[in-house]
Formats: sequence, C-alpha cells, structure tokens
Amino acid sequence: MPRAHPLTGALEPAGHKALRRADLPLDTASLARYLLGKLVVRELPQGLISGRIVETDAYIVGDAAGHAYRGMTPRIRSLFLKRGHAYVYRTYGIHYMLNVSSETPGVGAGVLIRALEPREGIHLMQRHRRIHRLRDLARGPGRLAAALRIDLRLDGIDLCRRGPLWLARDEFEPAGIGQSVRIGITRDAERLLRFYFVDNPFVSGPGSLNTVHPESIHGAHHHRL
DNA sequence: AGTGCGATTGACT
DNA sequence: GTCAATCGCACTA
Repeated sequence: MPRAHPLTGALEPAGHKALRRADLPLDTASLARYLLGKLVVRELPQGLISGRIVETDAYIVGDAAGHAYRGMTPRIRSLFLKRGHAYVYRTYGIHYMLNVSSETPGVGAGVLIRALEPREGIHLMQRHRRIHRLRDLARGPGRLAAALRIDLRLDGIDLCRRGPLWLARDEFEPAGIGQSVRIGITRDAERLLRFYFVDNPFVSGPGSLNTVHPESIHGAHHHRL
C-alpha cells in the first residue's frame, strides 16, 4: 500500500529498502558490479524519483583516471569517505556527476553512476530534462543528474540512509553483465572498468562498446583491473 | 595571480 | 561527423 510522503503527504510507493553498508563490497570494481540493478532514489518536495542502475564506471585505487590519483583536494573529499557516500562534482562547467564512494575511509576511490532505467517519478524526470522520451531521460551521467536534480548540495551525503538521495535494493531478474573500457577518459583508458547490462536500451555509450566481444573478455586477462 | 581543461551534452553541417 | 557551452578547480609561477 502507498504511504504518505513525510514532507508533502504525496503518495509514495512502499517497499524500498536502503542498501546496507555492510553489504557493499569494499573493492571498487566489485562495488561497481554490485550496484548494477540497484535503485537510485531521489526525494524531492514535489515527489519521489527512482531508477534502476544499468551502467557504472569504477575509478579504482591507483587509477590515473581517478580524481584522487594525485591525493586529496577539497573538491574530492567525499571520495575518501566511508563507502556508500555521494561524491558529486561538476564537469565542463555544466553537468553534474554522481559517484558512490568506495573502499575504506581515507582511500579515494569510487563508482560513477552512468545511466538509469527510469522507474518512478517519470513525469518529474521529464520536466527536469525538458524531454519526453523515456530512453533518454537518464542515459548518460549528466542526463541522470539533471533528471534527478542532483547538484553539489548532495555532495557527501550518506547514500545508505533514507534522505534526499539514497540507494535501495530491488528485486531484479538476473541479466547479462557486460564489461568494457570506460567512456570519456584519456589516462588508464584501456582498463575494463565499465559495467553494464547487456542489451539494455537505457545504457549509454556507442553500441560497439555494449556488445560482449570474446576478445575483450580474453583481453581482461591481460589487462590489470 | 593566471590559465588550461574536463568521468558531457545537444545543436548543427 | 564537428563543435561550442561554461566555470571552478588544480596546477604552474
């Protein structure tokens, strides 16, 4: 049965359970894979938005593509929090990116959430994005953040606790998980640290990346993760 | 104190 | 396919 939203009284579907931090893998690449199929939940005064994670990028320890590669700076402090916290930053002066911190406290690493399959609050996402097409609402990290109205105010919040932004479990049918190089980076670009649901239309990136190539899987044995 | 640039997107040729 | 938008940060000096 629906229950009332604590702020607005708007009806909100019951049943979402926050992820337990103890269940989150410590290892960044494992966390990236683990987060596939989980829900991102956004609570706004206007209502609740949720979507299923279908694509993630891992930015692991010692990763030259990771923001923490050269140590701690004020902007990236959230990356060093206990796993399961939000690291939100802005890129190109325009777009916000949502990451989940990983590893143990004091270690700067995390997982970029790259795409969602919209579930709830689709009309709100359409309003925020000013487009209608379901497939494009949260396909890509910048679009995702825009659809959920994610900005720097959410940087550092605990995603394992109900609040304005949090992560929830979801009963989902096991789907094929693909692995590929990450999108939009130059350093350490050969590492296979992008994870996605194969044949899921809400995944971003060129189609060529989203097919499981046997040679890529073979290549995984030759590339460090 | 000055500056180059980015974990992207959307518009346009 | 190309390219501008847009700005705070991190790096150099």
